[in-house]
Amino acid sequence: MQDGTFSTSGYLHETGASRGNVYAGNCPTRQLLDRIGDKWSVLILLLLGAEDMRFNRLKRQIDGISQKMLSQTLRSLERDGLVTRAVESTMPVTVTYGITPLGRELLAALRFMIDWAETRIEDVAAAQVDYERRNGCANGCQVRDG
Amino acid sequence: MQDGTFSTSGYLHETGASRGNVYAGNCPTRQLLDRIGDKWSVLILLLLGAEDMRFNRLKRQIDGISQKMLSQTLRSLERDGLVTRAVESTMPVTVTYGITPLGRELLAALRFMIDWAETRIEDVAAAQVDYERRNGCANGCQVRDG
DNA sequence: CAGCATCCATGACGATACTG
DNA sequence: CAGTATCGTCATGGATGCTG
Repeated sequence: MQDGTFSTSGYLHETGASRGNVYAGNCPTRQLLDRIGDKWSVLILLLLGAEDMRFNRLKRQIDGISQKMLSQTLRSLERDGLVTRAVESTMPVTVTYGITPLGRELLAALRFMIDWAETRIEDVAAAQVDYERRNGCANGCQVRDG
Repeated sequence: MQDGTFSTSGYLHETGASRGNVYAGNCPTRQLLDRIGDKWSVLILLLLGAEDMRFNRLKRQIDGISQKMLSQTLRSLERDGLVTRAVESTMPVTVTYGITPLGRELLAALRFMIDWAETRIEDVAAAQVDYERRNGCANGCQVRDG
């Protein structure tokens, strides 16, 4: 099918960064980020990774989320084969969401990122404060010490 | 300072998902995603992880990026302590970007996600095609096989 | 070369109202 | 309960022009 490799990291690992624009937009990392880089996907994946859950349960857990976004994100994740959606024809209807093997795999990979965030996000915040201090608040106000 | 833990994954691992709205918005994962979940951060981190680079070199490598977004994203990453910015007062000025230890650490964590993307993104794409087939194209047109 | 300032389009997201 | 539909807002990001 294809006569060239577009491996994002493999590219960097093996050939060095001088082969053109591999980053044009068809790189897998970009595609993944386009799908789960949004505001809620990872959180939902995380919750469903822990246990299956119904719609309103999810909504209550995440809380900041609107039902529109929950619905939309769930649909997107389902479409991508990352979560399952099981409908029971009770009255009223009961819908249970879960995670697929593929989704669980992704979650395992994301776990490293999540762990990093938990231990290091403070350093990032600190770096930001430090940066602001050095550069004053934006371009208008500077500290007067002279 | 704080009297409770807000660990995103730890929360799920240890206590089970029933403690309220831990996902409200102060969770580390959310914060991280707010910072690097954008369109270009990860790509830039990836490139700078391979080697230091100057502005226009980065721009040429990523190619789809506008200089506004490159500038903006670099500044954001620098502010967060993830990339370095070194200015040489040559003529004209020479600015070289690199990655910090913190950034390299994050990149290492992201690598798992990237690797997953490279091996599995096709499955995701396939799942999507499959989903579209089952549900027809949107809500108006369905396959007629009966 | 390495940017900043401005304008503008898109779409992500939230709020609200309604449905089976 | 589990959504869909619609509207408005705001941030993201691209295009363009200017600067030191």
